[in-house]
Amino acid sequence: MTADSLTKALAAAETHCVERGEKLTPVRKRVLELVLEADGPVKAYDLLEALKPGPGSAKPPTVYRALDFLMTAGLVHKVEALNAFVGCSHAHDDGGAELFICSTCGSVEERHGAPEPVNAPAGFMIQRSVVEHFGQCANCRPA
Amino acid sequence: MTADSLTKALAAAETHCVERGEKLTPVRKRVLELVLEADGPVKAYDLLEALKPGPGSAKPPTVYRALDFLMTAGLVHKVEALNAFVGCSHAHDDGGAELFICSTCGSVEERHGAPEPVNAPAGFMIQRSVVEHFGQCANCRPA
DNA sequence: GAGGCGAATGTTATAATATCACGCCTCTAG
DNA sequence: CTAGAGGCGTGATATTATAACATTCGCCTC
Repeated sequence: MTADSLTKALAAAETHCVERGEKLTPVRKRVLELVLEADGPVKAYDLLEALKPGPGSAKPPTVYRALDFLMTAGLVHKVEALNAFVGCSHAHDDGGAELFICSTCGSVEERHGAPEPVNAPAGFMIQRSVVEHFGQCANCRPA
Repeated sequence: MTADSLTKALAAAETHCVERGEKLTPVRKRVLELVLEADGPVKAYDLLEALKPGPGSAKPPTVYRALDFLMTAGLVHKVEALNAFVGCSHAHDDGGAELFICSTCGSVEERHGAPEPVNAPAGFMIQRSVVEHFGQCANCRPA
């Protein structure tokens, strides 16, 4: 992500939060910035490292609280199979995203509106879906 | 799962392993039994507790190695979003399963043959998919 | 049977991920 | 003012997972 589009994404995120009646505080904004800057999924403890130029500050709860907030706001997704997090420049309040993660270069593509599974057991009411596909993206795909 | 169908499932698992040229050793069999006995997803450290009636034995690597084996054999699936494991009485070598997990009663339904997502980015070659749906099963669904 | 190989397991330690509990600060409504 | 809520700092700890090395056992060969 370029510096320019990063700035725009942060501004959009701020707007998005305000519309929801929530605050994008400095800590939260900084975490979002770090996640968006990354090329691929980021680990919580890498964020933690990045957050502490100063000595004592930035303990685990700091980053986990920020990530919880950002996930609830739809600005960040957790990649469950990696215990890592990816940013989402175009915030969306619908819970579900479908992730395509390249195992080679680490890039993540996000899609929305995955069709309801036709296979669902009768009467099952889906509240939250985790859909993550791992493989090779077009660039990394072997010839 | 009834005691009877558990016995049958273990026998089937044994056959399945032999066909693959692998051994369902006592530790592996015991872990599979514990996973199948459980009503829902089981945590690795709960298995660990269950494995040690005796004193010293059963350290984390024991259960993780057994689980790795069983997952590779397709006898057990990991629920990534819960860091837990579910058994699969009908072994299948195709990697992918679609899981429907009831957040209320913990029951897990498994389906196969989820259609390839139509949304995949151009040229993306999927190697492994994680598909987990959380919600309420027909029994637990509020009226 | 002796020796050696490989797979599986035992054992010790530690890494990596995540949460709890408590207290302080700041803002704001009343 | 003051009381409550939200956000954050801080220390401790819980939970999940792996690394590294030693040991055992079956099997094959000589």
